[in-house]
Amino acid sequence: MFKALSEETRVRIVGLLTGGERCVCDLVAILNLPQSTISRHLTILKNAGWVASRRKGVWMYYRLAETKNPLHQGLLAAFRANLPSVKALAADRKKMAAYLKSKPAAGCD
Amino acid sequence: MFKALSEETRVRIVGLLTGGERCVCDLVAILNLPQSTISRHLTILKNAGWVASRRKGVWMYYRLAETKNPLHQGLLAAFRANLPSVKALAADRKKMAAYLKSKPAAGCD
DNA sequence: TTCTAATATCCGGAAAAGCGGATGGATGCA
DNA sequence: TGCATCCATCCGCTTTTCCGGATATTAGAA
Repeated sequence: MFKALSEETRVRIVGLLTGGERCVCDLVAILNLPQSTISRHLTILKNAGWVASRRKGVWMYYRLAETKNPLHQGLLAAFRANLPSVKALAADRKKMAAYLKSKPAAGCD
Repeated sequence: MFKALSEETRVRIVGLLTGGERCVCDLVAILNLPQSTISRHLTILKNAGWVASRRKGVWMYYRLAETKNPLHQGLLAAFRANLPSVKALAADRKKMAAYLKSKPAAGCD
């Protein structure tokens, strides 16, 4: 559960997902890392219960997962409340905002 | 910050410290691991800001650290609220309770 | 069915983290 | 000052994790 958050890229992903559901291609574009790397991190987050996924056509959308584990709920609440103002993640949020505006031209709907 | 919690022993230490301040020898007794291992983990937790220490004579007492980082505060609150009921940590708590009773005979005050 | 695009998994090598005995430093007491 | 105890750090070794190109899988469109 904590091990899944022990890697910077995975925390960045969780940070981005506090902004809502995103597909893998979005994350690849923002994080600027190989697709295989992003996908591997998403699998780890999913196995740990931090995120859930939904298929829509060819695209997989990932979001923060709902859970019944009280500790997990508490931590998620802390994330939703505080991650959006963490400085270290500001660049990602900014990039995502710009990306979302130009998205219709970019690809996945 | 999260990396420091990515190791089971360190989570167990945080779990034990939700019960209050403990000295290194207490933790060595409960966790049944070499002193150097415990000390190394404590250093990591301290550098990450999760715990603080206080010297009393020859003994070093460790406790959960107070912090002004909002995210950190939120996570810590979730720990204090929920770790005490996490099953995986029950054995440690039980052992600590028994240990504390017999402590006057055991050593550090 | 065939092709294309999005995503997941595989795999060999590199990097990081963990381990614990040995050692060193600090403190209190005689 | 000498000694004993508690704790922190060092160091060689083992284990785990990460990386990313290559490959496999899946869904939709032609």
